Amino acid sequence: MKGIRQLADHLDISIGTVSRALNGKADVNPQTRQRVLEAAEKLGYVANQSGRSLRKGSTGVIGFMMQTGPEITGQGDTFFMSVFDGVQTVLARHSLDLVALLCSSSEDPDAYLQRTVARGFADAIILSATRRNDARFELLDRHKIPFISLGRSLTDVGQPWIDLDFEGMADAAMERLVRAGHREIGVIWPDGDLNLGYLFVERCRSVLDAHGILLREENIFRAKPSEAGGYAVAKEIAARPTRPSAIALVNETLVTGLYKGLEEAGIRPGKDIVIVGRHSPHTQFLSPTLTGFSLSLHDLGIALAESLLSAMPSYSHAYHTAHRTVWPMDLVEGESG
Amino acid sequence: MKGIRQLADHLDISIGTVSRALNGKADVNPQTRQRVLEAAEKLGYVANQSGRSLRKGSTGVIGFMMQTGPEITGQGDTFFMSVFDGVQTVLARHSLDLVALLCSSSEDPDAYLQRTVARGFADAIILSATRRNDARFELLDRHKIPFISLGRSLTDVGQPWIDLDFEGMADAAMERLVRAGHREIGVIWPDGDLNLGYLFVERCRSVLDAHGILLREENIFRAKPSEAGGYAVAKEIAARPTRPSAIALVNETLVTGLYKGLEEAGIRPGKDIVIVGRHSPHTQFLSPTLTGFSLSLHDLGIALAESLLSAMPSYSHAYHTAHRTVWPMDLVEGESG
DNA sequence: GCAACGACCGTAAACGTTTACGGAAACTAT
DNA sequence: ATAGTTTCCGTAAACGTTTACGGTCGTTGC
Repeated sequence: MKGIRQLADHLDISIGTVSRALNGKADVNPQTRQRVLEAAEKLGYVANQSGRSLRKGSTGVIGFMMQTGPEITGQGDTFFMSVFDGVQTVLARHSLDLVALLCSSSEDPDAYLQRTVARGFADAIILSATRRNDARFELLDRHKIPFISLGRSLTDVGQPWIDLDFEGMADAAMERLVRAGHREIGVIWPDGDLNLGYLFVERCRSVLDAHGILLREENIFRAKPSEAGGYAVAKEIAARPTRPSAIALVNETLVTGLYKGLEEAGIRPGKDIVIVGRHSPHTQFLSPTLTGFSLSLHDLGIALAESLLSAMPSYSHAYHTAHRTVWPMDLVEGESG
Repeated sequence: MKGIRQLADHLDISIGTVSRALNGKADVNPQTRQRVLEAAEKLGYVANQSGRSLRKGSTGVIGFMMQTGPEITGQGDTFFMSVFDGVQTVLARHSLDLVALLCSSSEDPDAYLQRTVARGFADAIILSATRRNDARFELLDRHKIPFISLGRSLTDVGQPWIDLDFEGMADAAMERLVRAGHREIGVIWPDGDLNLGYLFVERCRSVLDAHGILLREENIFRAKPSEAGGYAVAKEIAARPTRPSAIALVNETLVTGLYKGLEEAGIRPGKDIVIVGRHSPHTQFLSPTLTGFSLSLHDLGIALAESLLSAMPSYSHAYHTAHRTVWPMDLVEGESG
């Protein structure tokens, strides 16, 4: 089946009527519509994407931008896959499709985004891995492309965002550690310019301040947001003459390497050093079990999609969700702290 | 910048010339071309995707189909992200873009693929998570869409594929275990209809057969390809009156849960039970370290892309790669076996 | 019996590109 | 100077849709 032309010829009606029938327009005989629908189904006709979006000016595609490469943005495992699934449950209601826009590690993210939005590839965009200052926000704003970011940034063009509650996480983690008697506390700051690192570390610092505790510079460990990064931190800690009695971190991927490195140095997590982190499918099967924060990624995806739709003129009527949401997380106690 | 029309008006040339200049056609004055290129750059003009692909009949987009949801096909996110990155290094040479086609867990994969190819979304497709019998192969063949699959299937329409050497993995693992004196050997068969499970388990069986060892039915453990799946297997093993002395598995995500479940039961991996698996960024930081097979995902991605291109008429001249490749893996020794 | 109306459908323009074609200069060879 | 050739560029058709517009026919109301 090539196009609507063939389908129309086959049915001996005009392409206009066929199109109206398929798109659920009013001005078409129910019986005719039925015939068209059946024939389309039987012949496997689906409207050509290019023709359709050229005429309509919209594509029906939502893009989720992410960077590829061995070191992703500090999320591990099935983080994105779960979020996607949540997003899709909402988009499906409007026959919108989700695709992942994959920016290669060798390409500049800003340039990549520029290119894809100028091409008119997607009607709206979901951004992740937001940086401290993120030019992508301004770019999308300039192009008037609806978008939402999973993550805040200092750059603010008034777009909606949803971000994990890293500050609440810092609050809860620090309070907990202080209450348990810790005074020498370390935090891991994920490398790169991701905004969440600033949010987390700054808040940790101020909470500790309020307790009259100093977050010492040498207790702020910079690390690649990966297993290897966690391992490197562990080695660094082990090499110290004196070390923090507790450590807090925000990237779930770090934990595995951190555990390993500490154990190799004879420092037992949960016993010789307390660890508070983020949960993932992986972390709940580590030994000792992790004390960390968890959330429903599926629900997060749903919220992302709903907020995005409410920023899109054609769909906003159906949604009036919060413009910006700080997504709460639950502290799940484990053996590590 | 709206379209080529505006750009042409701005330069006071015809749109035909502008298009030719942008697309590197021969019939255009170098000086004119220069002007066009500069103006396009300055005004941020990029050809509209829909118009372009409507006219050309091709989109310049390669789709990588994958299923979303918390339980993906036994690979973690980082698996695909690394492969993507390899694919992109090749595609970039031809200004082809890679996008991930995300099939929701609530949608039938065959129907999803049918829909997206009929729309003409991508010029070619990379398939993953190949099933024992996979209708998607026939569908793409029927539509004459070039594609390659990461994984074999009983369904064969002559398309290229690349698959990890699960049989070689079975050979090496079984030989190693037998040589170490194991006679009661268990294997984990990932749930679902993925073809790799059949390949691996059948080969394990026949290798053991050749040594006069029986792969007992109760030693074939079915498990969801996830951490939780591994944990469940561990519990099952622990509940046995007699248990295998070694266990081999193919999904890297299983290991974490397996370790945890065994340890909870007082069965020490590498000491009380030998484990051979697959490496991932995670597994090298487990304790005890895993004995398992590893490969370069980036290179795998490169090979995938090259084989795919050689199946695409417009690019095949530049590539003559092997039609089908069984991708070798290296056994990296660890403490678990 | 006539006007008015509604239900349904066909026609054609438009979306933004690319490219085959032809034509106008400028140049070369005789 | 003329014919032939090359270089460059403009024109217009085509890709597959959607949709505004108008037309035909049958029905209704008087």
